Amino acid sequence: MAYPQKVEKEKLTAIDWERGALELIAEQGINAVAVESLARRMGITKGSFYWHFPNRQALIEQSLQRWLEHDERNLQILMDAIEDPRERLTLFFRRSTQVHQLTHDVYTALCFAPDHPLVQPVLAAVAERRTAYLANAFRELGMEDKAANFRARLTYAAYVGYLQLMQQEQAPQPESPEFESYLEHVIKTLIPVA
Amino acid sequence: MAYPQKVEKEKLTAIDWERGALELIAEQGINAVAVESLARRMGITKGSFYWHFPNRQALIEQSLQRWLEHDERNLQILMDAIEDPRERLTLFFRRSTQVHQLTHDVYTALCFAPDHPLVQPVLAAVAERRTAYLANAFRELGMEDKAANFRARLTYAAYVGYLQLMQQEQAPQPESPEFESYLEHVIKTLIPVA
DNA sequence: GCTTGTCAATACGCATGCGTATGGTGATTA
DNA sequence: TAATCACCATACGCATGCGTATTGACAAGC
Repeated sequence: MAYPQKVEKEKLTAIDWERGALELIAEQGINAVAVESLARRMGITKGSFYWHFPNRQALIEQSLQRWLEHDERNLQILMDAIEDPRERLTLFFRRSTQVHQLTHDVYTALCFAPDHPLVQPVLAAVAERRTAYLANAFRELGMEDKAANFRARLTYAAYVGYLQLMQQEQAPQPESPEFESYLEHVIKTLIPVA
Repeated sequence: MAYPQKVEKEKLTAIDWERGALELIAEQGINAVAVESLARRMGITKGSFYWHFPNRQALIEQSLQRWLEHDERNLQILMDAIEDPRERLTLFFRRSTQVHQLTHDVYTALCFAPDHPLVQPVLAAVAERRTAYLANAFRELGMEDKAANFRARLTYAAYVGYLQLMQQEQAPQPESPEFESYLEHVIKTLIPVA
C-alpha cells in the first residue's frame, strides 16, 4: 500500500513475487514474509507461488539477492556522481533521510533482524561494501590506511545505531529542524578537516 | 548450558522461569522463547508454567522488567565507582567486552530485535538511560549541553552499531589485539581532550 | 488422619503456516 | 481442432505453538 502498485495483471512472474516480498519486508520486517499472507496480499493463492518457487526460503534468498544488486547500483551511482570525498561522506549520512523509499526501507528492516540466518550474509556483504566505500573516502581525505579503516567502521556503526535510535524516537527525525544540527555535529566529529 | 545452572529443585518459582527465559533470550534471541521448549529446557512440562504465569507475554514482560532493574543497578555501580568522566567513558566502551555475561548478552539479543513490540519499550528505556549517562559525562568534560547530548547519541549509536558489526565479524573482537587499537581510535575520535 | 493448597503431568482444542497433490482454465502451438 | 503449456485454485497432511481442562502428587495445617 505504501509503495506504488503496478497495474492489474492476470499472470504473475517470479519478479512480481520478489518485489512483493521486498515490500512486505520493508513494511513489516522479514518475519512477516509468509507464503499465504503474501499471496493474499497479491490477490492470488499460494498455488501460484509454488509454481514459481520451490519454497519460502528460495523466495527470500532471491529477493534479498535482487535487493543487493539494487543497493550495489545505488552506491555506485553515489560514488561516481560526487568528486569531493567530504561531500560524499555527508551525503552518506543524508541517505538516511530517504525514508519511504523501498530500497532504503528494506535495508532498515534487515538491520532490525541481524541474526536471521538468511539476512546475516546479506548484511555482512553490505557492511563490507559500505565500510570499504567509507574507508576510501577517509583515505582521500588524508588519513592513514589503518585509521581510515577504523573510522569507516565507527562511521558505519554510528549509522546503523542511528537507525535504531530513530525508530525509538531517541534521535532527531530527518524531517525535524534538529536533524540538521545533529548532522552537523556528526560531520564535525567524524570527518577530519581537509 | 552456557550459564551457571542452579542446583536441582523440585519446586520452581516464577523467578526461576524468568531467569530461564533470560538465558534463552541471551542464547537464541527473544523469538526463541516458547513456553513448551523453555519448559523442556528446564526439565519440566508447561503444566507448571501456566500456574506461575497467565500467558507467554506476561513471562517476557516480567523477565525484561527484571532485566531492566539489573541493568539499572549495573549502570549505577559504574557511575558511582569512577570519578574521572574520561575513564567512565572508556569503561562504557569496554563493557562490550563482557561477553558471556548474562545481563550483557541479553542486551545484545534485545538490540537484535528492536522492532519486537515487547522489546521496543525496554530498549527505549535503556537508550534513554545510557544516553543521559553519556551526556552527563560529556558535560563534565566541558561540552555545551546541546553538543553533549548530540555526542551522547552518536556514541550510543556507535556502540549499538558495533554490536551488530561484531556479530558479523566486521569489527575487531574484544579478545583480539586489534580491538585495543580500535578502541583507542574510537576514544580519540569521540572523547574530547580535557 | 483429613483436608487444603501448591506445583506438576497429561491430554485436548485450536490457530497458523509450510509444503504437496490434483485438478482447472485460457492461451499457444502442432 | 486437438494437445500442450503456463499459471492458478482447492483441498489436504503435517508440524509447531498457545492456552485450557483435568487429574495427580506431596506437603502443611487443622
